[in-house]
Amino acid sequence: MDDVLPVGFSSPVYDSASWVELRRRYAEWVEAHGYRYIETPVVEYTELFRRTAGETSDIVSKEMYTFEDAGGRSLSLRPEGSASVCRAVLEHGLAASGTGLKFYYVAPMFRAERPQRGRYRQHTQLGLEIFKETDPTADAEVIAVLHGFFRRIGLDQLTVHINSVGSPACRPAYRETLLAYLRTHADRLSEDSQRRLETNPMRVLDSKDPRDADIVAGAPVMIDHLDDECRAHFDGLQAALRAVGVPFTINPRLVRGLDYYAKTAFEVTCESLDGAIKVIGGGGRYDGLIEQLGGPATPAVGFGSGIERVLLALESQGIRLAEPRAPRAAVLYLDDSARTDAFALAMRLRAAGIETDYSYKPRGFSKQLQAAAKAGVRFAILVGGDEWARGEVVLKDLRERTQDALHPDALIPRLT
RNA sequence: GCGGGUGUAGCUCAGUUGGUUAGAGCACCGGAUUGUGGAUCCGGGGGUCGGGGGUUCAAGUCCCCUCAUCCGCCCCA
Repeated sequence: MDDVLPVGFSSPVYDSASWVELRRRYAEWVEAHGYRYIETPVVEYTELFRRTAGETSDIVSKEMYTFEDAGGRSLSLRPEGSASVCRAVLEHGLAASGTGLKFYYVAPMFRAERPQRGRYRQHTQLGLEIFKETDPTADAEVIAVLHGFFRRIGLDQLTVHINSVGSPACRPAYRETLLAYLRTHADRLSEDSQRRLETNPMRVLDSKDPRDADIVAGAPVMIDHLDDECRAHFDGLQAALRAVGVPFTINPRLVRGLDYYAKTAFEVTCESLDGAIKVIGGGGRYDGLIEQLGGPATPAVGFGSGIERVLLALESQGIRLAEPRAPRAAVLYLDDSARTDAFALAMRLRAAGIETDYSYKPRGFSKQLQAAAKAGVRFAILVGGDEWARGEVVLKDLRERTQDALHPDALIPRLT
């Protein structure tokens, strides 16, 4: 049977040790910044994503795994994280419980699209969200935490792109200005961009089609049409990023795929990766999202970052977060009559926190020793024979090539 | 969702104009070695040839469909 939702299990992404280490380092990093873990369901009512991401967004219109439950209600596997977190925060009354609500998650996301390198039907996002804070230092914090995490795990060649996509107060007027401009050049736009003209005109600015390049270059951009509030917020964001030493570039044509963004939008790209998968993290502010769900007006800002792409980025720069673990010890039996005793001793050592190998099936002693050496085990403990009859085991240091006999109770201090 | 490349052992791959029982290297297991090292030598287990259908006396090989994977789009992390 094949995987229903391939998750990129080919190396280097499926490197168990690095995977675990990345998650551990992320949790440690964001906990130090005051974020708390939140777990939300993998499946939600389809309505949630329709109302938040937007009916016309690609994610909702063609990329969701949607099905009916036994009661005929439409469910979807979550395609992104923010909507679920907002729903949970709203449902459990957290939005009313104070300020400074900061959550993080590490969770699988699902999108029914054509898999490629760095793009999978199931991928895992590291994410976080701050609720109820409107100050641009909150936006700057989110960006700085993401950028800082990437730097901390050793990534280089990072670019932070920021933009403001305006607010419901100033975006509609800009949208009309942009639309008017684009329509005068509509006949020269690429087919894709002519389609975007109808669905999401701001997306034309993001076009990679060379035919659109000169038209896009002359197009009006949102940051020249911000109202006073959005302008002040964008200026405040830049000042805050400078204050914490996060380098950034303003990209007036940066547009995000979901409808719910307001003011800040950002992406972090890694220049050692190619094409679309350079984007290893992105996010922004979505002040209207909780209100769209029927809750109180609740400002929010956050990001999502795909673990698989981060691991590809690390790999492209020759960075390994962790080497595969080798067991510390192996308990070997000299003959089969000592096998059960060896098993019992291995379990004692494991209970004491020492990773210990043991061969479940009968094998010759020499084979056991070979296997231990090959696995990179440091200490072999020999059970059986004359020493065992005297109540002792042989402790063998495979690296130093030394050995001595001792009582089993004296093992643990020698192994730690 | 669109266009193209590739699917043979756990991994990397070979397999002739269609022809008998599908191979190699690495890995794994066993023996040489009834109590001491990753080597060496010898031996062994492993395959719905991605899946389904078709053409044929005969299909890993040809045709169709499908699934997966890789690359490029749309779009995204």
